[in-house]
Amino acid sequence: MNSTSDATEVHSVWLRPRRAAKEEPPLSLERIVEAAVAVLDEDGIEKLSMRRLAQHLGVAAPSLYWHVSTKDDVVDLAVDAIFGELLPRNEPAAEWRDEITALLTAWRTTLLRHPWAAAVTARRRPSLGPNFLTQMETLQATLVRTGFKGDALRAATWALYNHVMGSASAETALHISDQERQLGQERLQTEADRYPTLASQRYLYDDDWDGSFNTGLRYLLDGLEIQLNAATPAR
Amino acid sequence: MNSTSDATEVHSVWLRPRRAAKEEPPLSLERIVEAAVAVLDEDGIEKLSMRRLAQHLGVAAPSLYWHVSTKDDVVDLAVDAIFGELLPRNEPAAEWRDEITALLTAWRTTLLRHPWAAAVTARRRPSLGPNFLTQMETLQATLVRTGFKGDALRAATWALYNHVMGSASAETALHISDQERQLGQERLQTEADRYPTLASQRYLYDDDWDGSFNTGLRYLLDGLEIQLNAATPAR
DNA sequence: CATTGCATCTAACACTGTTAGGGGCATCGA
DNA sequence: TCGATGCCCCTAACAGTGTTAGATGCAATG
Repeated sequence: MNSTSDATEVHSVWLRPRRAAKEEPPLSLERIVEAAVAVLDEDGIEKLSMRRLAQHLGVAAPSLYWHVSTKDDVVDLAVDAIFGELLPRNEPAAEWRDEITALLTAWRTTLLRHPWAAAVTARRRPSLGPNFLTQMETLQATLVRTGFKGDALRAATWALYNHVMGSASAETALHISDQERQLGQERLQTEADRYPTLASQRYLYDDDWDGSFNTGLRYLLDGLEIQLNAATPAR
Repeated sequence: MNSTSDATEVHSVWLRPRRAAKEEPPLSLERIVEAAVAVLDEDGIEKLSMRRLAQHLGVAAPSLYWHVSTKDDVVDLAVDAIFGELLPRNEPAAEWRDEITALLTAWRTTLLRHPWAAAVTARRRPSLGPNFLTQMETLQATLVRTGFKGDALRAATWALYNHVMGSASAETALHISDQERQLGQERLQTEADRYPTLASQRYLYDDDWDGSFNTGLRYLLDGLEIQLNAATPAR
């Protein structure tokens, strides 16, 4: 019989820590979310479990449920937390295009710093957390100030949203080992008769994600500008 | 002691079916994928488990692992299967814009018919299944024929890809109960001071998804056309 | 000093993906 | 005709998941 067979089997009273060896601060929603972001950054979404998260906090798993009612809550809060890194920017640039570009670029930077975020956001409903809403408010306010309204405004908002989210999602999803991307490209080559274009262009396994994002955004903004000029012919 | 306490506890030899009562066809990769699509269509992604899938096929769960090496395989195959519904379309329309629009619209229709697909695809790396690649090949071939190449081609491909995928993903993710969308809109109203634009416009909880998709696509195509004219000034 | 109630604990449930290994059964070689 | 091979499905089990029930310590309050 082993006296210390497992950390979870210490039944002797004096060996059990009173709270913890180093008197950790008590649990709180903020600490949980902070730890969740840390775990997600380190190990990704599919390694996040309530037990691992609790262990990270020096606490038993069910204790989390006092502060949080479900695991989805934790993820939702984590997503919103990373959007909190983006300060609300009130600097109206001279050009609305520059303004939107700056906004979405910052947005994208945050998504890439936390590679799990884009995939998670794409999966569930767009978050309704305050930080995310603030970001969305800024985007749409800029569009309104530029002259968009009604259906055109909604279409523009969603198009821009999808561009940032989609590109970050695709980029992080394709961030795979060089070996695997090598394999994929080779497979395309061997079946070049079925996929002649894909094989000749290297459509997948691109490197220049920033470039694709920026020129894609330029396309979109060009299209928006046309819409803008058409809506207000007298300028 | 109950003689038939559970279907899995029938130990009596004569009660065990020789193969099955109605002589079901043997398991096969095709049948598994077909059943997976059915389960996904009915109950969504988070209700898909290997045991449920097996039950749907009148088979024990581990039997699936003879034909498939992991659950992810099943999902990947299911995703590719639904892209197989899209026939490769060889009808080159007069206008490249119409061609791309038709292609992406069909694409989008399929994604909406299987609401789980967009979310799943956004999460994992873009599928490498043959049906998906065929679709991508058609898209990019059209772009090449139109005159795109190099960086512009890649950017255009990804922008269009993100637009379809993103809009389908957002739409299916927001397809929630009227009550819940009511609640969300009300919350925006009560915090109208923080989100004045979002509250006045009803940016979220829109209904006209088709409209947003189409005008968004028009923006994008307008932008692409500008790029096209810039690249080939002598026309 | 007793009581209340917050915050955490241990145990446990139902479920997941997956593996180990057994066995029926058709096919093939001798 | 018999034995062996190998395919295909089975039962049993493992390690892990999210989550709930209920006990317990501990601080503040009457």
